[in-house]
Amino acid sequence: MGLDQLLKKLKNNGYKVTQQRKAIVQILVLNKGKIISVEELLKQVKKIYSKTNLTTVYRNLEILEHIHLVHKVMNEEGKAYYHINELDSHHHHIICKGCGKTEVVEYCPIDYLSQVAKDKKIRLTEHKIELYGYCEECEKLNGLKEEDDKIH
Amino acid sequence: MGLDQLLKKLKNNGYKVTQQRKAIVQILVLNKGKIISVEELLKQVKKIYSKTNLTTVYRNLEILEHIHLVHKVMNEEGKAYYHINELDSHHHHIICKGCGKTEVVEYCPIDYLSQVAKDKKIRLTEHKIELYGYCEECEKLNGLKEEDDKIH
DNA sequence: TTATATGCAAAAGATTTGCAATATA
DNA sequence: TATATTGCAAATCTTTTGCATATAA
Repeated sequence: MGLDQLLKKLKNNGYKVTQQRKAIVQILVLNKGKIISVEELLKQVKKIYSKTNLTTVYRNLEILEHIHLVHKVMNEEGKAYYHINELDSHHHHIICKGCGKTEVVEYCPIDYLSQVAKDKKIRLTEHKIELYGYCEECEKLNGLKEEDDKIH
Repeated sequence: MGLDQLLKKLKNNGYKVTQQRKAIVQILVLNKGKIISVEELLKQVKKIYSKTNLTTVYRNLEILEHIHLVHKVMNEEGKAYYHINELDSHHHHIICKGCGKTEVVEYCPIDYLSQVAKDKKIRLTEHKIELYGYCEECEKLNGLKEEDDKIH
């Protein structure tokens, strides 16, 4: 989805298209395929519309998540990261721990897992599958870092 | 693993077995098969050793997680829940959203997913698979709640 | 015009930290 | 006894809320 379509989706859901919303969505699109923290998002948004406030970013991320335009990822420390939803169809992500780059994985074992749950008398309503690793570039950087460690 | 073995594992890792640690592990064992929040854990721990402090609970959960005796689950709001690790072997959990009950799922598609990642030039280092739903009992309670909703 | 959205400041909630006191081995 | 552990209070960090003001439709 392009910027226009995303803004249209906001409008269609009864939300006004404000300067701040435009800037937030724009930055999210610019960071497509990469998770981004809320402060980092604000930092970049301010380059487009400098008046934007942190509270506004939080409030809008909630809205964007609600209409499924963005996806929220919680890290182990309980800090939220966001990225724009690339596909309409169900999928999961591989997230690079070095640079935050995300890759889409279309495979999902949910049907099988639902049956496993059903056998245990549980009705599944949600599932979370998140894969973490290092992309080629970050792997190289890590290698260099390790070299450095050896020297010092 | 029984309480004694768990405390031995603490000792073997160079940690002292304090009153607080004993109480914390005891309560975690008592809540086996169920995720529990930190305050709830403290509340129950205090019944055994009333002097226990919240800070101590946090510090020890970190240790217990580090030696793989407990497993941490983050909810969407960034709040942590813990439960004792039932098995030595790799597995995942189904968590009941009603009562926090956990069920072990031994199936894991990680080998396949690692290959998918490898094809995308990513080396997987971690993965998170969490399944959420409602157990039979909570399902019944939900049903009753819905009945209530219809009446009022 | 008018309801929605924003900014600011303050609050809330979870978790962490420094440091002096305490308990374990 | 020596070192790890704890408790307390304060700090930190992220996120949320109330309310007056500003803005999109």
